[in-house]
Amino acid sequence: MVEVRPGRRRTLSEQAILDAALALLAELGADRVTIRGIATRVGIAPNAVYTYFPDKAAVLDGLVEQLLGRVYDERFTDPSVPWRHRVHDLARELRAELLAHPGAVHLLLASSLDGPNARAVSATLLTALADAGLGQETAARASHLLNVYFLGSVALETAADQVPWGLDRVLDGLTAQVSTKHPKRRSTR
Amino acid sequence: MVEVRPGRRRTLSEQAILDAALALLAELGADRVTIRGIATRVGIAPNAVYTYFPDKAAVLDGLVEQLLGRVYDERFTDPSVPWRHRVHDLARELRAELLAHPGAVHLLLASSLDGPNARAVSATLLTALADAGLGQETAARASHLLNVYFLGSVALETAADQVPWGLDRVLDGLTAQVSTKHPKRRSTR
DNA sequence: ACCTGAACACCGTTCAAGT
DNA sequence: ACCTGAACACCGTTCAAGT
Repeated sequence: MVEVRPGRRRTLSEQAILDAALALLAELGADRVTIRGIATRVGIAPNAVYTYFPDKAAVLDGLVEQLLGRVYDERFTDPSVPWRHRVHDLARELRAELLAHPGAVHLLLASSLDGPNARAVSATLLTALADAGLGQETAARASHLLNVYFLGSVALETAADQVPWGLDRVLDGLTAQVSTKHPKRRSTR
Repeated sequence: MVEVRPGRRRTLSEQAILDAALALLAELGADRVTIRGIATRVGIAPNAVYTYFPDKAAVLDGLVEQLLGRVYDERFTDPSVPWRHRVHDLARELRAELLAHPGAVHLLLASSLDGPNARAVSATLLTALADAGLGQETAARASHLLNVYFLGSVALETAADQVPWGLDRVLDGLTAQVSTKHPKRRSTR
């Protein structure tokens, strides 16, 4: 019933392609996630991949989304933990995820970061920054600034102990903004 | 006298290779700076490039140095201009240079940034940060943080008017550091 | 619709040989 | 030393054909 003639109906899925791509990224690095490598891993001919994605760029876009989907966690939005702590947690998590996949940062930096999961991460940051007392537009700018810092520091292989330091400098610069404008507005949570 | 038998003596130079690579980068983008493209442009067989550089990575390293060598300017080290102004000038110059060469940022982000010109840029930043009142170790960390911001913002295609804003936040965070430790230490120059 | 085989137009790099 | 021609082991992508 569910069985169909082989070669006729779909034997794979977009997800299977992305899983293979992510596995290649983790095991062999970014320069080895190739259409042909993916095809071999899932057991089809190279050009059959084009049944699932229009081109390699689309596969890489999906891969970026896949990666960002893995960093989401409830504790990043838990209003009972101080906003600064939340941002640090998110930074640490994202860094760990990116370091586990060699070359992944460069994929993110080259991508448009406009998928659902990318927006989810941005939304998480926006909430934290609103809790820090930043206005809507300022929070949007600040969120982008934090993305720049997160991805840039991983790409430039910033040492683990230097990441929180730099992050605190950036956050200091952002909160200095609010304290001069709106003194004593919800500052820790 | 100076003439030598063709095919015997060196007809080109490392510089000629790098000039061709830079031209390809500016005209066609990063994915088109290929060994074969360079060879065609300078008029030799592809494998003859390996006479000048051990592999493609070495060519790209040289290319990065080439690019960084172009951003140097005396005004970045002029002690009569306020340190914050100097940092902004350097950021604007570097951004313009990188935007003129599509994909160049990703080359920098992937490189080790340990060549002479990369160190020169870092030294320029270190001087400005020392003038801001930061101690030696803090200035080193801060210099790296600024590199992260510069390259990250270009890679993530940060809008021109948002770059100085983010830069000021970062600089605010860095100077907040010194003002709490050493009140009223040379703050503008 | 999904798949295959074959081909096209590329890559970086190596090797043997010429001057 | 510097160069060429030919080759190797790859790429992404397209096309015609099969089910």
